[in-house]
Amino acid sequence: MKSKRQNNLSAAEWKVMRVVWDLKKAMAREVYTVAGEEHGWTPATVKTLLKRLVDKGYLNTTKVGNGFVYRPAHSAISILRDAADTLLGNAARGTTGPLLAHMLESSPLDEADLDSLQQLIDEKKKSLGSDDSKHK
Amino acid sequence: MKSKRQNNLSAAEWKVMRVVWDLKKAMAREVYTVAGEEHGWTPATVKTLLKRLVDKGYLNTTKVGNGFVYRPAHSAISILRDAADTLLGNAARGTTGPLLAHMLESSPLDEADLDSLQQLIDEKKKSLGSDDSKHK
DNA sequence: AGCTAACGTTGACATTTGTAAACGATTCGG
DNA sequence: CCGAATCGTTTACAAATGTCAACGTTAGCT
Repeated sequence: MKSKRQNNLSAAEWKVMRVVWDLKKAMAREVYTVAGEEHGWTPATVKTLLKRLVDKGYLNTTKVGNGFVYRPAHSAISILRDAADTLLGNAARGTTGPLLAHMLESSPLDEADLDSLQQLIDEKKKSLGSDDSKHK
Repeated sequence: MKSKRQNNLSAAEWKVMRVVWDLKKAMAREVYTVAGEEHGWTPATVKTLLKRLVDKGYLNTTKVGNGFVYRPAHSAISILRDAADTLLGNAARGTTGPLLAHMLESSPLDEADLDSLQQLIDEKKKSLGSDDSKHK
């Protein structure tokens, strides 16, 4: 079961996390620079967000020099999955298919990605045929 | 281009919207009942959410009897797409494929949905092979 | 050893969100 | 035609969020 993560990421916190996930690990300076530049934030703002992320358990720290090295406490994909589940849970009847279609269209995917997706679709189709849980 | 919708839906507001989208249109009573039951909200809470949704422009109203009929101002899919774009925008490098895979796996899709997705994948594969468009 | 740049912590403040009661208007059953 | 059931609006209030400055600490250069 998924550990009920009650403290969800806010919009601003997501931006910071994306930076740290991309860098794998980062020092405050790097986050100030990248995230600050990207969103027009002052270092002060980024500091607050980093602190909140640590408090919420999304970032771990290791002391180095006068500061910390920040690193993600969870993989990006696991957090993304949770967010995706929430999104899917909000999808009204009949919108799931079109939603996935849109995402597929607007995503940059490589050959390998497309292959896995193809395979998943094939499997799903197969299990649709044998699956007698379809009541139309 | 996507009209910069500054007033995003909050978690609670999404729940209410999903109910109204599913019903196509609804009177306060119905929303109290369905959404209230689903989330343990009092009618008072649902009232507040409905009002905020009207103020934010997500719901339109038509006077009927002593109250309103509420109906979505935008299609569910268009709002979902915006949310999906936000999610994809937060996806760290290399996580987009796995993210889509997860969503595909955990979504209930019918034959038609799967067919459209399959086609999209085929097209994407084609354009990957021949057309090496690296433009923006 | 002393100074300074950089870091984390605290404090701040306006806005949004979650949750709900109180109040006033209005419609419908009788 | 009158009162009860509803509905929408107003008010409330704590917690979360977005943004940032001030302050105290410390590492690293000189």
